[in-house]
Amino acid sequence: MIVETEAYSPDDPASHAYGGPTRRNATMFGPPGRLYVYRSYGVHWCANVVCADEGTAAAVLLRALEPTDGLAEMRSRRGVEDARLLASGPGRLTQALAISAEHDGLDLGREPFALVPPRRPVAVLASPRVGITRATEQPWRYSLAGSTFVSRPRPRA
DNA sequence: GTATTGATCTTCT
DNA sequence: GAAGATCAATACA
Repeated sequence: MIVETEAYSPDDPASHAYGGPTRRNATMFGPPGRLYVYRSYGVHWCANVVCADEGTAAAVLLRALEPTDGLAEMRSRRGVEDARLLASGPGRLTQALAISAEHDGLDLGREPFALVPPRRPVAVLASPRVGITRATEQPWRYSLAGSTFVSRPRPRA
């Protein structure tokens, strides 16, 4: 279950797509509903959902998951026991799901992926984005209210 | 508990 | 040559 995301818009100085297409961000300029995967700090993979229509680069970075299934697999990939550490952070999330460059550009509506909306409305908190230096005033980080699986600032209770 | 730093890919200057 | 949508290990309080 996705519990934390961040939005990146086409005219967003903090977005990879700001300043036009490059080899890395090409997927962001493609059709929506696909997965955009990039290398972060030379070490980690980060996964985004492409949102805008083709030619308009907007995406949502997946920052944290609450593991609900496949816990054993995630633990073995991550090498940690604590469920909160399995996918609370962009790099951890991709490692837990075994997402890497080979998944870049894949359709999230097809196997092995599936995106399922929540059954009922959920409470979401908006806050400043994490780990960026530009356009930090945009409160485009969205987290599930009360979730203990969110990365960084821990929600109280 | 907080602070600092290494890893080393991709892009931009 | 420097910085970045990061994490984990280490050092310190």
